[in-house]
Amino acid sequence: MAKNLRLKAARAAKDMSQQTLADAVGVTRQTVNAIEMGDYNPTIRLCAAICRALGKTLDELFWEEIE
Amino acid sequence: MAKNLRLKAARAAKDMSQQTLADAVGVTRQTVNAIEMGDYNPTIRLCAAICRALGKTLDELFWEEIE
DNA sequence: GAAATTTGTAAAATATACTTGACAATGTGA
DNA sequence: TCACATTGTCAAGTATATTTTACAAATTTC
Repeated sequence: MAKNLRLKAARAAKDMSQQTLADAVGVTRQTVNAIEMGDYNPTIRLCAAICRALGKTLDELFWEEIE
Repeated sequence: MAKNLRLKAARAAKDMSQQTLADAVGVTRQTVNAIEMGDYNPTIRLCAAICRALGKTLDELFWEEIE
């Protein structure tokens, strides 16, 4: 799987660390890191929570770069 | 969680049964049923596969009705 | 109105998302 | 140059997504 650079960029645009974003959505830093690195396949609720935290939609951050 | 009526409608619009859609995306009928009934929290890859099978995007089928 | 298909549901098993704790590498500010 | 925050990674554990088998109620089709 490819890295999620859109997520990384959206997080950078809000000046949030992986830890800060993780806290905001209620998961661990490792989980956020793994998603950015493309290591796995998060649940849609987590994706939606991340999108809300970053002011983006699912299509903007998660559509099509998967698979 | 609320039912996913947009998914049910999109499937109906393609005249697919839960079983047919499940086969198309490589999961069981029960999984598709549970998603439509709002019983749980699928992975984003599965959501994306369902969207592709139905000619919709993540935002169209899965944005915002969760939570 | 019987037969076949579709849907909703459930319990037990398996696969995998996510956590916890930890360590090294890099960058940053004092 | 030293403390500190950030990132990437790993191994072992826990929570939960998904499967398998199965059954009954609706719905469709003839």
